[in-house]
Amino acid sequence: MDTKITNFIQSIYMLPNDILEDVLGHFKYLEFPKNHLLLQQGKTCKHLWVMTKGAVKYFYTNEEGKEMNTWFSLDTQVIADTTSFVSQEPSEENIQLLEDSEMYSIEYSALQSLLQKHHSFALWYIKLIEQHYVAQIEDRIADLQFLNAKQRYQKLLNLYPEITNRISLGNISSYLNITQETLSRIRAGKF
Amino acid sequence: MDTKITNFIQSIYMLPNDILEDVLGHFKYLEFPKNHLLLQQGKTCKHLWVMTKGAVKYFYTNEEGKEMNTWFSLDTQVIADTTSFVSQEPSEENIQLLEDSEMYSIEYSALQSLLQKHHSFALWYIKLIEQHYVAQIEDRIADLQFLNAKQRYQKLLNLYPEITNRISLGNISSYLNITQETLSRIRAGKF
DNA sequence: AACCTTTTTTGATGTATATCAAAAAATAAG
DNA sequence: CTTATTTTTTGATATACATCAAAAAAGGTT
Repeated sequence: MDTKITNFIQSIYMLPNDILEDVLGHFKYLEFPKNHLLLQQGKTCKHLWVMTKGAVKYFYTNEEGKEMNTWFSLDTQVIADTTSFVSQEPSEENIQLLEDSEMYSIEYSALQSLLQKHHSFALWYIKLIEQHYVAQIEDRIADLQFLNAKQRYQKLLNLYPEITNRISLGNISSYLNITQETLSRIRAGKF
Repeated sequence: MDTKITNFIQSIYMLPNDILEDVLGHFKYLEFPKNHLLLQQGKTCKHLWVMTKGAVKYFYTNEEGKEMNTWFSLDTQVIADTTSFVSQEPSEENIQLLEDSEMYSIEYSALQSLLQKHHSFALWYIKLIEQHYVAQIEDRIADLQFLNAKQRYQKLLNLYPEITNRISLGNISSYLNITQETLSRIRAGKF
């Protein structure tokens, strides 16, 4: 079976071979084109995706119809609206591809039965949540609370040095919680 | 054994009786006075606490020596610096009691061996993380990103109507990411 | 290459919230 | 009850960033 997803799984927490086989059997390989909407605001997030190549943004549309980005993921990352996925209630945000992307998806119900079936898979999932949600998300809170616009931009550049070649300023500024004009001025060294 | 911690554990995810007994045996009951420092910046968070009564703040001290609150927990809540606890690396923040509090603590190493030992406890821990970290934390990001100072204050009041009787304005304003003066003006209806 | 569309930059002005200073009110201590 | 200490409020001014409008630059398409 495909090595990319196998490597990803085993990098989180090593599973015995027979259990790995069972888990892999529930992941489906998919390719999606740029702009494809993985999840729509108001729909329940029924899948967890492992992206092995590509880029996505998370955003929601506010009262005035303006798109506000809440998150980016580039290259190998877990993709899901965590709140909707764990509660199986409607999502408040959209997830959309910014590039042609490769994904492996697993359904919520399949994940649940694997968790019940295999103790080691439950331990795997604990590691996944710890690494992919908790750490990243707490960092984002600290950024929003303590860094100014310029510092947030520099930190993003540090994390994804090539981001400006892959994602438009409008999308980046929305994630940084500033206007496109302000980001342009930051880049021009005016602050 | 004590019913408060038992009720808390069983409210997350029901455990079989023999496993519940084993788990309870690893929780230690503790009472701490107001101002006690549960965790200090730079030290590794080696415990997870279940607070059954009391109030705590999470904060870090910035370059200028100013305390910046990142989180409050009142009454029944899980307390830990998640990032430090899951990685077992030094914490970047402090956790301090704002009232005399009752806690049940479990050590990191005891938790890890219970996770390895009992499949159902691993399922319990997954629910704990999902409910107590992910949902709350994602909500906080949305607040910081999309609400103004007044809206953040009103939302906090909504969540903890009695908070102004228990926690000082200075502590609340720091959590809301505004100055004490601004919070005072918001309360006076000046915005 | 010339045209159209999208993205990025620049300029002028406005607003939410910070900062600094000090007064008033509440709480604690003698 | 009185004094000392901490917390909260008020006022004047400053600043980071938003908004609105328009020009410039970059990409795509025929």
